[in-house]
Amino acid sequence: MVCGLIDLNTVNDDDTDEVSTSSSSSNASGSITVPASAPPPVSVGSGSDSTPVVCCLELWHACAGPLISLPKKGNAVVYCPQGHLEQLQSSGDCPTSGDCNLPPHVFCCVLDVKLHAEAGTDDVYAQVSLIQDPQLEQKWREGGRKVESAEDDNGVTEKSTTPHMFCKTLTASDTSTHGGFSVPRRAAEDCFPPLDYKQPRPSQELIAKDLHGTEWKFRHIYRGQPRRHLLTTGWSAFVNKKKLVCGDAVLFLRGDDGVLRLGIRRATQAKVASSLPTFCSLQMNDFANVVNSISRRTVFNVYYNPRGGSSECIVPYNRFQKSLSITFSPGMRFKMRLETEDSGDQRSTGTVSGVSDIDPARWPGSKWRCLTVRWDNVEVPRQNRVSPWEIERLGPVSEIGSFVSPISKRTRTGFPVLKDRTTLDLGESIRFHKVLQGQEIYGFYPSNNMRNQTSVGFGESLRFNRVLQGQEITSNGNLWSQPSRAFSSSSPSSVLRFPQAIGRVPDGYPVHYVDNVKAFNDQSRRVFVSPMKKLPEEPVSTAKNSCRLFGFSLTEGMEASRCPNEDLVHAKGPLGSCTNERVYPWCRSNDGCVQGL
Amino acid sequence: MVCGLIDLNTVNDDDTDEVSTSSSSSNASGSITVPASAPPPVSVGSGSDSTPVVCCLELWHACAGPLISLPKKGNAVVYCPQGHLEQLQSSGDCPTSGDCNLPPHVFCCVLDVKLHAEAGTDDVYAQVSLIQDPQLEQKWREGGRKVESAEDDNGVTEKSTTPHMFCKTLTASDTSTHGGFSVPRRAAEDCFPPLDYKQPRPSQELIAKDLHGTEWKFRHIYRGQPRRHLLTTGWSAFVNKKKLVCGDAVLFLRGDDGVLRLGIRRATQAKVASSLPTFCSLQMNDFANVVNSISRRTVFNVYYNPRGGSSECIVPYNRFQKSLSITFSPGMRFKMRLETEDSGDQRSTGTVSGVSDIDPARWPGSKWRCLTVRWDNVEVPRQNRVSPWEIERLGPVSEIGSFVSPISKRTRTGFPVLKDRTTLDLGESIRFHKVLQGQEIYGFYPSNNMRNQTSVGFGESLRFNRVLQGQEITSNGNLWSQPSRAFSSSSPSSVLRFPQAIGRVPDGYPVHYVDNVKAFNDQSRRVFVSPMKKLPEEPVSTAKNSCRLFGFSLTEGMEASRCPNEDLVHAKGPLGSCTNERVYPWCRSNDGCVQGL
DNA sequence: TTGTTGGCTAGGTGCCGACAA
DNA sequence: TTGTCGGCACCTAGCCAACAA
Repeated sequence: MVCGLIDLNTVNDDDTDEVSTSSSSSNASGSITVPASAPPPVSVGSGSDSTPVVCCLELWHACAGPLISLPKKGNAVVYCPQGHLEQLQSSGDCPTSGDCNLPPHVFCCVLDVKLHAEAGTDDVYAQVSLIQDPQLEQKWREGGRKVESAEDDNGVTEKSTTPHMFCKTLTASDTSTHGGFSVPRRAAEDCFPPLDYKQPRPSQELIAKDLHGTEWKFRHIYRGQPRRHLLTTGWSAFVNKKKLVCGDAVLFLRGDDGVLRLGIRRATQAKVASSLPTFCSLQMNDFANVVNSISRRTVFNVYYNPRGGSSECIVPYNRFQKSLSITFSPGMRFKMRLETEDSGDQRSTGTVSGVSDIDPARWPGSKWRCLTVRWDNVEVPRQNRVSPWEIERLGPVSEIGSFVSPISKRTRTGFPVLKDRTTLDLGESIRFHKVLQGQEIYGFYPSNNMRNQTSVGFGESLRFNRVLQGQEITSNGNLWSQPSRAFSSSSPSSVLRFPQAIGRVPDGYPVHYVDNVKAFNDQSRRVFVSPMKKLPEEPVSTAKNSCRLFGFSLTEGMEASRCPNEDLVHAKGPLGSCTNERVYPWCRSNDGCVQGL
Repeated sequence: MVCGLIDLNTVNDDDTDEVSTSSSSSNASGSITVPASAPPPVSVGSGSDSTPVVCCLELWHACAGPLISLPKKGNAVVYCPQGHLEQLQSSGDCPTSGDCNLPPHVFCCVLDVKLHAEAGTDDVYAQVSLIQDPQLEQKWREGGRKVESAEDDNGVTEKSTTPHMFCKTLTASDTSTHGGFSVPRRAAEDCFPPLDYKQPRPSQELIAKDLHGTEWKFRHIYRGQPRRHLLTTGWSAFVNKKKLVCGDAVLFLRGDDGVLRLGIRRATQAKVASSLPTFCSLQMNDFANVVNSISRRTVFNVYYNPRGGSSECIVPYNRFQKSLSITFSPGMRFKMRLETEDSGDQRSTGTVSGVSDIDPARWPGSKWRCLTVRWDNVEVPRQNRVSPWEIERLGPVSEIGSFVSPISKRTRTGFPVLKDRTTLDLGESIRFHKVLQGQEIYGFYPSNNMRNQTSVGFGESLRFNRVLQGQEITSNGNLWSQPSRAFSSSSPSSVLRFPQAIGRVPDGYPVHYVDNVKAFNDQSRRVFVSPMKKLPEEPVSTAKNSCRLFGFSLTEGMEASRCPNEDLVHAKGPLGSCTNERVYPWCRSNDGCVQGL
């Protein structure tokens, strides 16, 4: 538990400030409980032990974000290889592994937890060393008794040191080449050494260490009218080296030892073209070892990516045991703990619509995502399958007929939907769901209706965050009109921090002005875009201050759906897939659509 | 055989223009001769087949240089795994492989030859697919008869198309950011489309494809007073992307199809920090496959690096057979074909001093480098071991007593040698050699005498070519006095195209002015440096136009030797090894010695 | 309190002919 | 014939306060 965090990114930060993770690391105290019946942990089934462990526990947790929940040394856990594999495969270019003949639930003891950061990206991850625990499995088979554990699922909040720390999402100004980094006043006063305010322009040199221990030097100056804290010299080099774009966040942390540290929390899990062995390849390579090690009953490693949700495949035993003591049935109401940081306090409630194995052939009897559910709040697309331990029962089972979708009935110009599906009776909803499941479609609205109506294309070279209403974007690297935030472009070789969105419009593609765009990325790389006016076809202008984003049409084979409450559109394009979830056209570059640089 | 090559880099280009290689590629004509007794070539023991084959045969050969000699499809060859492994180990960070239980000579048929270029560096290499040929081996065992072959060792010169082509070593101006590329007139007229010389400043856009098929655009203009051909816009981008430094060479080639192509021949085989699988790791990975494949009698691949000499481990069968029909004995005179491009027409003759297995334990009976030799011309340090097929007998065996070393007797100030060993009687020479062999020392002069006397340090960040007498080098990126050619510096992250040779002189190191330096690199990364005056110790000046190169002393444990004819010094430092041959101190960076930016 | 902008300057890039080897 | 240089125009990086949200 990291306290004292000033998070400047949330306004209604009721519990965003709360870091509700259990802190644990390789040097955490607590005796290691190796199951007596297990062989000595000699052979660790992973080749990544050479990666150095990060230097600062607090910094690691700060970078990982408030949602990370790591098991601890000695914990009894249940490992779901099915979930592990699913996440490995969803993370991109990993080859599909064949059958592995593992049980769906492997009862394990946590031997060690090591904190790492990727060299190229500074992405944090943890290496959890597990070993199969036959005693635990036997206990489960004997009736699923609870296990005595050092801490419970919602265990004791560990008091750790309270470092002075702040986290700021980088603005366009922060990441522009035009200037430095604007430090929030409270943050500067809290984390940086005091300045001599008697001077006209007090300044000092700051030295901060990143997760790898690398030192970065910054000039910290207090100037301007009104006065403010700025990091100038050295900041740009840091932004360039770390390939930061606006929307990413930096963290500064002053430890009790007085050492200043800084970390990164990227807006999207950057697919930085690091040719070093990446997290995924490392993991994939490791899954073969996992299979091997489990069959040999030796230690194996699972890599937690705190921002990718892979932690779900390791469940505390007691939570697993408790969740399966409930009988789930269709119609049961539940709530789930938030998964996204941005989602604030919205309703993460839903109704269980069915119980079934997700892959009866390969993983018979598996509890992994064995519940099909329907969410009350459809603005946030989510898996329509959850595992029992992810949810919490909400009161008694609701009657089938009493359920009313909270979706309101609205239709907007520019969004012609042939069939108005803003309300659904449950029967239809369930039928619809079944169809969707069969096709692996997760939307609420059939897609063909949307064809050729609304689109926006973000080339891959446009990494993006928030575009506000009325914003216009220029093709010039320096200018855009207000209000603008966080629009950036990058090419593989050099980071271009301002959009260069002028490009060729391929023949046959409609051209749009961006009128009212709201977008954000969440952990699942999902993007929502609000409606745009379609313009009459006209030649492309490259005039400054009138930039366009060039769309490509939604074509046959794409699915699209609309969220009436917010007039959000989300759609799936045929341009490739980056996760096992839906892929949005603007997640991928469309050759010739937006020409970077 | 590539004809029509204008090579602008050699003055006495008697045979440098002559490309004496046999041209062969995967799409070369000629039937594949798979030995009847061999199993079908299903499993190719290499994972690198995914690398695309380069697009242009002529360009590949032009980049490979005139010395490459590739086997052809269907050829009968002898593969020496010992030599292969030796070269793999010498190429740097490859782990030493254990015993592999292969015979020293594997009789093979060449199934395929594919031409490649490394993605990061454009370095060319060839992939030779071999399969063991029991019939050939039997033929050898039955008395070593010659084999009928499509072409002999000094086979027929294949007439290929004669592309218009030129090769130019890049000057400091060519690689500077200050301007473009100066195209030799004949070359421009021969290779580029004609310009309209009636215009005041005729220009055109050139598009050239590199080995990977990537297109590069250049503005070609004919301007200046006097008029000359220049490549301006686009050139700098090319230099940057390819990380070219002065001393490297570019090739332009206009094919019969009218397509302009361009290639690179680097001055030194750049250890560009490409984190992509490099040639070596690819090869090393492959050697395990080689061992496997040979034992399973399936196809295996050997990778030829034309500029690294690894081709020596595949010998045409007839050459192997012919060379072993001779009985070698100490005293026998021989000549060897040149290995270096720069070496011109010097004497590559020597005397056989012994015949013995180089590694009797692991490779008993191997002919690989089974001859110990002494070279007449000691200016060029060479392996003192050669394989029989590398050399050619020169007349009758010379009498022991009649041999006189061609080394003349000279001693220079600044090179005090305690014992004058400029002439050696053979008895002493042989004894000396034996000592040297035992210690794996290849020099002619005992080393301790040289200690603390003469030295020059080229940091690794100084990639170098020719420094002429009287040259002074500035620390300023733009200025140096003439005559200067090809001095460049680079750091891993960014290519600095001018030297930044100002640095700290570590305590205790003598400081030298560079007075008279002659140096060159050959394929073996050997460097020769002529004498320098030692200066009285004095503080380091960083004044422009008076740059110094900072030496480090020859210390205990280094071997050094002197070539009296040329006043060359070569020495071996303890700073690491990059080849299995001697390493010179200035090949390696000495921490703090020369501080590259 | 802090995000964005214009003003300003220093320095790098790159095109040109002059000059000289 | 061609390598290098000074001149110069242009662009970018980066520091500053002004202004406004």
